[in-house]
Amino acid sequence: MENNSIFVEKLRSSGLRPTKQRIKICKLLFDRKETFHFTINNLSKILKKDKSEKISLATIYNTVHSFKKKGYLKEISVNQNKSYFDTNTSNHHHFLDINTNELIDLKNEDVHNIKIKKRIPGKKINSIEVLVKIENSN
Amino acid sequence: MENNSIFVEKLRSSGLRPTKQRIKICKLLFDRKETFHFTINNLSKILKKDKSEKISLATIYNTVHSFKKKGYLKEISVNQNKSYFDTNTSNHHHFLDINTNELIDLKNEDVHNIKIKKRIPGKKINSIEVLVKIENSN
DNA sequence: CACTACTTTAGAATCATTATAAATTATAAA
DNA sequence: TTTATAATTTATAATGATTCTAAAGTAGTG
Repeated sequence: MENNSIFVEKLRSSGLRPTKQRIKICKLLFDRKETFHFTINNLSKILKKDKSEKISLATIYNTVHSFKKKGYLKEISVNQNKSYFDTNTSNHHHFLDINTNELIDLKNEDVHNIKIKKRIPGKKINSIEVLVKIENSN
Repeated sequence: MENNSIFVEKLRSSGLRPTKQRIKICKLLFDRKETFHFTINNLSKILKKDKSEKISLATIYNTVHSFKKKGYLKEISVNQNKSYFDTNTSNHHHFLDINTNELIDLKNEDVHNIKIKKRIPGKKINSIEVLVKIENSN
């Protein structure tokens, strides 16, 4: 038996039934040391490699969105018409490599001292997101 | 005769023929004091109000993209599947009101002291974009 | 085991955007 | 001014990502 019990528990305690599709996606997304940045398209391609158990595209969308709703994934705003998701849901920022379209985590403490001096009356700050676009330096 | 000569000149000097569609869009976008944030959908709706001269949706896309390519518009990355454009092409940041989806300019000097401590080998910084999400403070 | 609510699924529908190819227009040369 | 041609506009089709739908399947409870 594989070590799925953690994911099964996590899913159950989140009010999500531990289906085999969700467990498989959990393992793919969260059973790794580094944080993982992906688009639905990426994820879909990886899942397609296992031809023994196909997961429908609709399920991939459903699963990713429910994981996001439960706070296990963060959606990243990038200047494209693709949604990027990040398994690191903590408060942090990103590099975007504009040559490869790759996202790279930037720890909160790697961005020094952000202070927003302007305020909008009747509004409070929900989050501050920094996107540092990088390119080849040749 | 209206005061289109500035736009005609600007277009011509950019290598774009001053068609009546481009001039009309120029006036709408650039003949104002405040910077203007819009989506193609916004722009399309405004242009539709003048029923005497319809501009095709394809032309709106073409025009906005050529203006962007010439550096007269800046595309803003927002956590949606819509492209926002900004007539302020200078280096600056944004508030995004997550209740209304409205974008508000944030002057460069209103964001204090951004320093990125991490570097990626072989890469140089192209731009730094700060998006401050705000919400109702009740 | 049976029931119910949740989940998955394939395919259709939608929405924004881009491509296409024919008609129109701006420009420069005759 | 007319002509030639290259750029532009246009309606429509095509695409691609995402969401919707409704039927079939599955997990959890009693």
